[in-house]
Amino acid sequence: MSTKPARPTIRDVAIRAGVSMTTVSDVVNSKGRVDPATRERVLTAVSDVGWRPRRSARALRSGRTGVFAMCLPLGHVGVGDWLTNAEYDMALVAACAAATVDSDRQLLVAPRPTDVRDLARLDVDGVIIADPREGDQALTVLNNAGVPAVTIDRDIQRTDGWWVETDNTGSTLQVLDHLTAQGAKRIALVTADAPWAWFEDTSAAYARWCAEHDVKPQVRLIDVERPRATAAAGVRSLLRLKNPPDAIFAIPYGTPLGALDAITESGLSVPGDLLLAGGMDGQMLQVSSPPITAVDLRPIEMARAAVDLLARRVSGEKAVGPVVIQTELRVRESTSRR
Amino acid sequence: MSTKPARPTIRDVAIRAGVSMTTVSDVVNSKGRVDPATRERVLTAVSDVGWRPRRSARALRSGRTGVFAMCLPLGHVGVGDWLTNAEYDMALVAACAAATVDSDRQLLVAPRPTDVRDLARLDVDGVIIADPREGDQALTVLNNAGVPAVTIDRDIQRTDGWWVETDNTGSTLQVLDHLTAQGAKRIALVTADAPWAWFEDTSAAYARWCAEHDVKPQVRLIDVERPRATAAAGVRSLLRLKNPPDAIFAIPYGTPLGALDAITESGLSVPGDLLLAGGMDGQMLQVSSPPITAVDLRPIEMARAAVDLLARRVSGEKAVGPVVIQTELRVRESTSRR
DNA sequence: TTGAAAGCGTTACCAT
DNA sequence: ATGGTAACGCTTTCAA
Repeated sequence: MSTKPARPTIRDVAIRAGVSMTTVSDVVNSKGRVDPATRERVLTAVSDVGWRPRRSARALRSGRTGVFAMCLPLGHVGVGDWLTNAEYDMALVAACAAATVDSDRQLLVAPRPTDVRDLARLDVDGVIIADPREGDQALTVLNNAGVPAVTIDRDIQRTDGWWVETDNTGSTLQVLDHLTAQGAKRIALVTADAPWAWFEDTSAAYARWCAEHDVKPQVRLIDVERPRATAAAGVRSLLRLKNPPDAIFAIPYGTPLGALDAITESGLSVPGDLLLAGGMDGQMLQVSSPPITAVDLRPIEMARAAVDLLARRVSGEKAVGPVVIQTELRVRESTSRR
Repeated sequence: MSTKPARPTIRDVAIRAGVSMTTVSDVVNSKGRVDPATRERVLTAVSDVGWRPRRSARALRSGRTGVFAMCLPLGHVGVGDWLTNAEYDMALVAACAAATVDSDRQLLVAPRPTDVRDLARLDVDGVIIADPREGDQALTVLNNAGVPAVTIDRDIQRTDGWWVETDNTGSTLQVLDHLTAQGAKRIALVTADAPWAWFEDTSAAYARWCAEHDVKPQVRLIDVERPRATAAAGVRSLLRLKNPPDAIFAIPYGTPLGALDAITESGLSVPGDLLLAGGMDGQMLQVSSPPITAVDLRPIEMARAAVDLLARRVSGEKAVGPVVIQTELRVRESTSRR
């Protein structure tokens, strides 16, 4: 009279197939020790009763949750201006999700754990921290708790080797060489003075390149809260120089548009009078007039590499140093002279 | 000699505090039956031994995983053109994550389950499907398996009431009234002929409004694979009419830019000769020249409402019909006549 | 106010 | 090739 609408367990499957729970377990875990015929019967029983594994039971038994967490940079909830772009972050999330699923895991999206209380809510095998800030507190918390973590982009205070990063130096040199090849003699840099590896590496590479090419470095720093407006201001001041630049490399997202604003209002044109390149590609640079050459930071490759690296760290491997992803320069009209 | 580096359990806490496991459990779950002094001792022991709950053990015992999954529309991995925008999706994800954490749950990001095999990997209390397609297969799969689900946006084949949606009709009327108030007499609609509630509701509201205001409807349909280019083509054909429109409402993301392309190349100006409004706000519309008036679809509110609704469905409440979120019109230069 | 013990679904180990 | 059973960490029930 009283039915049993409870979710089926391997016990139900075992009874249905006339085998033991062990055998069912072996079948669904592809342990090779079962007779093909038995295997067939079990599989049929599985779909007959509609059994799905209970991840929590597996996790309890095996000590592995099969879950990675991803902690995104900031809120994204009510951002006004843009230093980074949502396409990049969305690509990170989507690619991480895809990669974790490929390795039969699941991806949790969570706020950064700032103390032990947060950690309590985060019972996972490992954590991916995107865009860590200098000496990121989340990392400290995780390390103290013994939770394996990797970061996407380098925390400039860290040296443990557990991160993936883009080849910022290489991409900077590539841009500078490209601009030079298109005829630029005096390339200025628009960037931010903030403790992220992206900015530090870029600035360092620029300085070195200038020294090696006997070019006078011209740098303008923006306010990360208002990239477009402050970039425009910086470029305006550059254009007022006796010897103004003939090319601009603007790193933070949003700054190439600010540079374009300043150039246009000076009555100059891109790429006619100045060349312009951006440090981070995105829709806005593709649809501007003219479309702006920019560095593709390859979020998808970064994400896949991060999942892969975390899987290795979780399984106890030793660190072999950071994974470096090569960027790709998307050349567009803003740097194309004919 | 042999240490025990294993992760502490409530047993360790209990021993340390000199109480039973039951008492520890009661303390950490805020069941009110423990003596304050005992409680204090237990809490101290918890932080002394560095105990964190094992979600899987709790889940196994209680039958609730405490996890919601979110399934995003598509790949986001290598999209070329844009019918929707990453900012919107990113806001959905971030807000869902925040809301699930607020209710002491966790948010999984996963691909849509297309069959039972996918479901096996998705052992969660409930699922949020963003942007369902007509008769979304994922919903069928979930329903068959008895997994509670809600959608963000309405699946036009569904009537169960378990979804949140924007007030598409209201927002359309608001835009049309706004354009009229700014002097428009002949408003054309650029939209897509695709089975999403967003398009269907908008078209219906437009048709009804035209009928009621004795205006001849002018609609151009775009190809969802190439919104910008096909919108431009559509608007070009509108401008060639004997009696061309003096305002355009372009719904899918990307189409307002296409409209602007066509208008500009005809030597006309916005908002001088034509008014232009977009159906979905985003960065590209904010930075275009001129900035384009658009509907803020309020992804953050949608996400929070979805989490809330799913929590209710999971806890066995009856459906009370969809949750409707009011949109907000972001008025900008493209529709501002002085 | 507190404790002992059963049991959640699964897998690992040891038998057969 | 297959089965029995203990154990994973926790909450719940029942008893004290």
